[in-house]
Amino acid sequence: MALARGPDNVRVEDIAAAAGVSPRTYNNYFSSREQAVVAAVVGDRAAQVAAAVVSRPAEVGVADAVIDAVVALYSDSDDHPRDALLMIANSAVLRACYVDTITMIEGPLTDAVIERCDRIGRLTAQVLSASVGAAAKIAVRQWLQTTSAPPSMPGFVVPSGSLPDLVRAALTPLAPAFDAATTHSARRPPGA
Amino acid sequence: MALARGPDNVRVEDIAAAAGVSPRTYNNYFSSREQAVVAAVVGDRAAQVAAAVVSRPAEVGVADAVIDAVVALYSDSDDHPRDALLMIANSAVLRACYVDTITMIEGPLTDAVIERCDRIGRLTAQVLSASVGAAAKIAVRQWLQTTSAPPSMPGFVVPSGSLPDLVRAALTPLAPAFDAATTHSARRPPGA
DNA sequence: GCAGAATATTGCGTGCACGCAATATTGCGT
DNA sequence: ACGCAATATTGCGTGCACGCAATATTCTGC
Repeated sequence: MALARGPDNVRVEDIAAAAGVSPRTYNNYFSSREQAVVAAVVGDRAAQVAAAVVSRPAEVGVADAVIDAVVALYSDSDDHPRDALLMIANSAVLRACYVDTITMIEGPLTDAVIERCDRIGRLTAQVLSASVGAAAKIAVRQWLQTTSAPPSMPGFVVPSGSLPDLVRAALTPLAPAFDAATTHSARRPPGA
Repeated sequence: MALARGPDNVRVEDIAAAAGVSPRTYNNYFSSREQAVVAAVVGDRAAQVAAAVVSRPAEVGVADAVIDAVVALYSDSDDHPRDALLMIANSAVLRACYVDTITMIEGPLTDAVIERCDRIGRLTAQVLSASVGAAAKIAVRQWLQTTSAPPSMPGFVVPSGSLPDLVRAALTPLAPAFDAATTHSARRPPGA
């Protein structure tokens, strides 16, 4: 719908009507118009991540399990049609909203991390999950910005390069933190 | 001003008038009313962090330098008067906005990290800085939520416990990532 | 099947964020 | 000092987010 008419030509009234509810009710579920649009594109990230994390074989470490799961999230292109991503890439607000979507995986990710290694502290798991989210945000943001010439004609942003690769590169620096969290060395072994 | 009259009794018009500008101009500088209130309380975090990071002695590693700097941010209580924090803690929107403030330190922090160890990749520095931000957010959010009973009377949230300690605890799991980023082991030495 | 509770939906009213285009202001070169 | 360009400020108009309270709907125990 936003694809057909352009994101700015979709009024809240339209979305509500399409959903068969009042505009006010729509607002009970989406805190902004852009969020509704993005949600329609990405679906339920939380469920995907949960599934992805549990589907990793038990032998691999937490770090790799998490990294693979998140990378997989941005590899399956079925949920992310080219044109939809293009539209998102061309609107600053949609970009921001799309990036914020990543936050929603942090909760489930925390649970998954705790489940995979139950000796880990809750706070640590939260921090690591949030870090993963932050890293993913950076990767996606950077990817969306690829040649995002703001001044110009709509429809000129051309996301290119491998998003999965970029995501993996962004997540890799965090692997040592996961490793350290699972093998409880007090901290800072290099000197001693 | 928000302290005296309550956060909800401050209209944009008032803020603008107090600043001696038109309401529209106020909106060019603050994207929301809450942001203006919070900004008035916290001042310029970016500057503080930059100063804090450079003021660490050169001998200490990046990890400790960063952690100490961020912890220091939440130790100096001069900028964070008790009553102001109480007000923020009691409003969901203000809480969120206050937590989001942390994001503003990521840019300067990235620069500082790169400066301290120039062999580090830009992406890695960004990821680590964002992770620090994410961890700090968790700590602050958790601290603000201490006994934050939503249903009840205004002024009943009592933030307690040591925020600096909580921040440090949240940041500590990230130290190994910093260590690994500075000493370039390819990754995953435990096996080989 | 029914009363009553719990929950979801809706309308209304209020302030607000923000694009746009006009106007005021600052800064620079000569 | 002057004019010009870059930048900051302002008014206006439009949709919108959201609190609140009334209403419709679904969920229980009996």
